[in-house]
Amino acid sequence: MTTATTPGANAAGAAAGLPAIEVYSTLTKKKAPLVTVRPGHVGMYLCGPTVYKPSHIGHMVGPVIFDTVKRHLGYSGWQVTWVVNITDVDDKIIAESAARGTTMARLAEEMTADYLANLASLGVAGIDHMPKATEHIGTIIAFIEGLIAKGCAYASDGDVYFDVTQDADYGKLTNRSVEQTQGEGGSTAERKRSAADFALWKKAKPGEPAWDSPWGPGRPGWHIECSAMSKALLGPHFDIHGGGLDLVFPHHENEIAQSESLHDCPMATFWMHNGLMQAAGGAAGKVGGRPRGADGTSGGGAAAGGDAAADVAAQTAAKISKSTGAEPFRNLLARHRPEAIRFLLLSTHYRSPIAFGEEPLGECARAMEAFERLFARFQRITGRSFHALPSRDRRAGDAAVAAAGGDVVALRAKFLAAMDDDFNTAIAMATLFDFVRVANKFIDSSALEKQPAPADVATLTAVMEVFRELTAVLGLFLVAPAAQPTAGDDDLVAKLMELVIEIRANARKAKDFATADLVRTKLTAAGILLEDRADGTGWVRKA
RNA sequence: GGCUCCGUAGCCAAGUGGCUAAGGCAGCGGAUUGCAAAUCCGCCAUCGUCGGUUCGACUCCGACCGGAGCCUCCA
Repeated sequence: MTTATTPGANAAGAAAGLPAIEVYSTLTKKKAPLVTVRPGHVGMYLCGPTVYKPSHIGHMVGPVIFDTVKRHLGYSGWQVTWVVNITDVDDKIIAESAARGTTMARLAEEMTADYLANLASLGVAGIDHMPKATEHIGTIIAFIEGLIAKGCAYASDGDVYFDVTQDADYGKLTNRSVEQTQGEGGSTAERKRSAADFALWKKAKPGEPAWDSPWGPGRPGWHIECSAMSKALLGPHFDIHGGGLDLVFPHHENEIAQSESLHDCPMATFWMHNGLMQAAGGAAGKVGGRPRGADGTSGGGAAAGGDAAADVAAQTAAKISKSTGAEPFRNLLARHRPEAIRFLLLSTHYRSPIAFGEEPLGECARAMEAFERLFARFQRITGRSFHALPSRDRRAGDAAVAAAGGDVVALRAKFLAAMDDDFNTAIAMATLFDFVRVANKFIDSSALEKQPAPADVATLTAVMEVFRELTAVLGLFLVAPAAQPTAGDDDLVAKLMELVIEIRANARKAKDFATADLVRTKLTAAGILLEDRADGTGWVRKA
């Protein structure tokens, strides 16, 4: 295969000789060819976390998905700049730090470190910039001044608000009108001209962290940092803006309002939103979706008639969030390999909700073992480590692809077509399973484990090189599984096992199966599995 | 009440206006094995319900039922 470029591809992509890639946008509700602001370059911004508590699994979804997006685009020839912001100034951080008796800065630093460690464990490696709100206060203030100068915002008693009535197409992302929007309530409500106006700058209360501004001491509102920092790092119009589906309103709607009012150009060409984590198995305690006005504002008669229905809903899946008491991600890592978590995140289409729990994770771990058994087979046959194979990072084909045979070439094409179609990792993953089957079948049919013919070894190596290339696009199987925890007795155990296996082999040769089976049964009970293969007996620890 | 999305085999989960409706887990049958394990082969769905559009729909439209998200902080 030389190239997967489709004739009639989008102008920018085709001009640069790049494959055509379709991307879905929440704004248009359909897929469109990836045409970029600068040909061959992709600017991508993902809304990162507010760092006030340890991150949970929900915070990992976006980064893993967009890391995969970047891997695929980079592999396909684009140059990608990926920005993930850190919100390190916010009411919640202030409240939490006060409760802990520490400072906002210290808490934010601690939680940012936790977040970064979690990302690293999942193989999220492609983030180019991680701007912090507190490091861009000047940028933010300048942005707000620009909005005021254009008549899109107004100062009010130390606060600054965005005036939604000045934005003709406010609500276009989520198809809602200003009247349908309630906006922040509480004490700020009386300082706003309309309910749907939202804060760009918040006046500091006594004792709160504050920065000087033309409107007095205060701090940025929630949405403004993303508008200001994305402009600073990616420009007023960039290519992909991502985030969780729960951020579409109000966060992204308001980002669009701010940025497009100031710049008079689209903020982002594509708005990509990932589905939210659901707790699998209905174990999560759902707080409950409340009907409009059920918060004691109105007497709430007719509208809130679904108490029984709410009880039923509590038995089914519910979004994982702070309200469901999601456990810190690092606790999860104590029970599960991070690779299995990434595997699970990518096995569902990114826009769908993902059922998360012990069962699905266990299933992924088991599925990964089938892949790793193939890697071990490959290593026994060729003496080469799958993980040390060269990983081609460009999708232009080469001799190794053709040398792997027709089945592999076809699977590779299917994989790439799936990824080109709005990053369909679910189908891409399916082809990986097909891949394992093709490789195992080849090993079986050519008796590679008994008497390896050089030509067959070369073919198998070519097959595995393609496999390595594709798994790298997904960020899977990047490193060898962690060594078994054997408490430093590896050498001794290996020698003893060698002896035991030899004795058992002699017993089998003498048709003394009672002894042979006794050995195997006892070892199994001790957590060691024996496998009698064509090329000898192997063993593996199984906790 | 408003705005989105979803409902595919026992479970998870892709996908399409008409060819055999991906893949995984579980299950069943077979090959292989002394027996296992691993591996391979085969089997296992008419696509929530009811209407409509169409030569033809699981895929388009409508209604209904069920579920999720957002409308207030949330990845």
